[in-house]
Amino acid sequence: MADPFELDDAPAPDRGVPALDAPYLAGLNGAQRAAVEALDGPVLVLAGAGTGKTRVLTTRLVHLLATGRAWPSQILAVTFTNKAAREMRERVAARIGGAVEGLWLGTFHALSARILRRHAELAGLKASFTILDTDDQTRLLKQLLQAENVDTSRWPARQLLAIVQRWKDRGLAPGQVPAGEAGDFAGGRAVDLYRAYQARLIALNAVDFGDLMLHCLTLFMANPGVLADYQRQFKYILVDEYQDTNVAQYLWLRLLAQGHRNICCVGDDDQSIYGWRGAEVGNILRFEKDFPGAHIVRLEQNYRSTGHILAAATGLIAHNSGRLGKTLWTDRAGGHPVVVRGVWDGEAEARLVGETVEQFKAAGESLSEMAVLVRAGFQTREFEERFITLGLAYRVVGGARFYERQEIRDAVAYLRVVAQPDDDLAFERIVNLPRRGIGNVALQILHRLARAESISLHAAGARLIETDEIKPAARRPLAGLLRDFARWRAEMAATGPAELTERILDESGYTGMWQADRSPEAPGRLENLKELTRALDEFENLAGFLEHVSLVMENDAQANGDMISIMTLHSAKGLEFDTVFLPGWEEGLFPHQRALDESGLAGLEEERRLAHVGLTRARQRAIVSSAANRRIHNQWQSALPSRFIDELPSECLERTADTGLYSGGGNWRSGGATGTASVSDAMAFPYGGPRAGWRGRTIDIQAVASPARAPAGGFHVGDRVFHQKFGYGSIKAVDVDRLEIVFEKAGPKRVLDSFVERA
DNA sequence: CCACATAATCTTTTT
DNA sequence: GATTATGTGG
Repeated sequence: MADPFELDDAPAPDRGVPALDAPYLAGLNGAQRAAVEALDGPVLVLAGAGTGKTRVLTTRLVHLLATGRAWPSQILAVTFTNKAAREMRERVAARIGGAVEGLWLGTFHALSARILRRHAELAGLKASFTILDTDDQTRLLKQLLQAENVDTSRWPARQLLAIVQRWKDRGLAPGQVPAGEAGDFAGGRAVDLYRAYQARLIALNAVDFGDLMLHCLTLFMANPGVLADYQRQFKYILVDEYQDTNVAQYLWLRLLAQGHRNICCVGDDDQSIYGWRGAEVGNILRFEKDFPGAHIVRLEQNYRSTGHILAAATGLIAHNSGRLGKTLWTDRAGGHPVVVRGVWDGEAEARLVGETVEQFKAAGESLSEMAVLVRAGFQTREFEERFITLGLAYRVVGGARFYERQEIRDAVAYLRVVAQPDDDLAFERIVNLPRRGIGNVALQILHRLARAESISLHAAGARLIETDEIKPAARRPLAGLLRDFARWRAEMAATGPAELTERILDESGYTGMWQADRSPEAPGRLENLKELTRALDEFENLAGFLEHVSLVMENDAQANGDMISIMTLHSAKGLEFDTVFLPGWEEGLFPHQRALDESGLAGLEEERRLAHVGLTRARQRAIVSSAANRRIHNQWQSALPSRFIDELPSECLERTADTGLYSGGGNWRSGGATGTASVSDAMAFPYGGPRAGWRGRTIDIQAVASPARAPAGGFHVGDRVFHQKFGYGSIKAVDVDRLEIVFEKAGPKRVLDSFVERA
């Protein structure tokens, strides 16, 4: 990778182009143009949802380059997600007419990693440090807790991880944690454990996500010369989603901006939804104080949503206090009212959404212009199941990420050990995977020597195979494994990463392990491993790939085809769709009980902002629903409609509930008159209403509450059936609604009758 | 050392 | 209800 750092203090090109009529400025409204052209000094752009924020950011970047204000290497552009970074890069390239080399554009973490690698030794690290993921971190902390004789069932490692992460979010090293904040974890030992954890990380030559920011900060403060270099280099700083910055990121920005003071932050306090992750709305609220004389530009014209949708979103968010105050407006008055539906339970809700999607699809709408936005990950399941039975193509965005899958993490662990023999965590993960007879006993011996000599497990192993401390049964395979690693390492230079990986997985027996595995997931895992080697093809070397894996934990595959998206509200930020379904608007779920319990009013307001984000994703249609009953943890719970529903201005709503629901009050117009819970009345389709089977059907509360179904929907032992995931099989046993089926490919499985159909 | 059985936890959101 | 961690017996 060509590093533009050398361009450090080079004078900016001065082509003196008056940008007055530059073509890229055409079509911007007044506020947008002001935001683009205010190049000097601090600028805060308050950009409401759908007001062209991304456009302003990219145009500003283009403007900087086109007017010759700065070389690419003198611009620091920070985003939160890799997706946002990629998008900005592409959009700038499209405007400029070619990729821009040398821009410092990326996520906070990626940019910090880049700086940290350059000055690793100043942080006590080697430039080749590994970036740990949550899984590694938890395992490490768990080891630590056990070594300190802390009862891990009373004080789980995950909880400690959360505490440590919150400290890191605030830019606090172990020595800086305020005394009063020791907390009651393990009897107030949290800070000591934090210190021990940091020491372990350094010993492992590893950092976690929080460290990328934290080390960078401490490095800047301890080395003013280094900081000054960067301050001089970055003449212009652009920050996206400023409302989501945590304290560490804020400090990082403030340090870097102190040179030229040309910092432009774009954000929307009404879309701050990451408080739980340490984000500080306060950062945006006090921008003017931190950067005196800052220009404030408000983008308030919404180009995305219809009048009704925008009015609903604006009316809702008006219930929050402590806002910077923006009033979104649009010239696209009217449109469909926001539809609000009350249904009996989660299943009915999924049915309603499914039917509506089918209607839209029949009317010619594209599935990829629709999205189901849920509050919590577990809600996706009901919709997936419904879409499968309806045969609707869907995609779950976010969810189980590619690089978080077990088999991928295993394979990556092999690569990590090859690239970095001292990576103990990776070594431990695969030393006995596949089973090669190196069990716990042998591993304990390795650990003992490693600790005593302060060497890595890998090094300890190399010594121990020369002695007879380990039983031959374990020693032989260990020696073999170390020999393999040495060989792969030798091949690393001459072999492409994809080929090398294939060889490693093959020769280590890892591939064979899954080939021998008869479980239904095995073929998929092998497929994923192939996908991994395919992904590796794009990288020059292993190190580059490993960095990618650590920082870009995303699955960019399978994005084609006309599919409806299911995702959490959080991952929907920044996206837009013609039609948006917002299910699960119930007290307890949304606003989420835990947000209320843990953060009180602040938590409620963040939930409200989340609702606001959800509504403003919609261009044409928003369908909100709430279920009166929901099964959580296998227990039925009833819930009231979310208070957010009552906060929506009624004049832009069309609200009904199934007959018999919420009859006691509230402003529900019972759907009983027409007997329908569909949404089509409100949306005036050029086609008929919902199917007869659903129209006019009143849900029988008794029947739903006690699902004493007909035995297994008429399935019998010996029937041949089809399952969407497992394929064909035959029924072996029937137990009310559960079927025991031997699938031809997936083997024996216990499945609910509703999941299969007669073949 | 490994296979199997039981227990426990999960379900807020993610770089 | 499912996956995953832990424990027990072979």
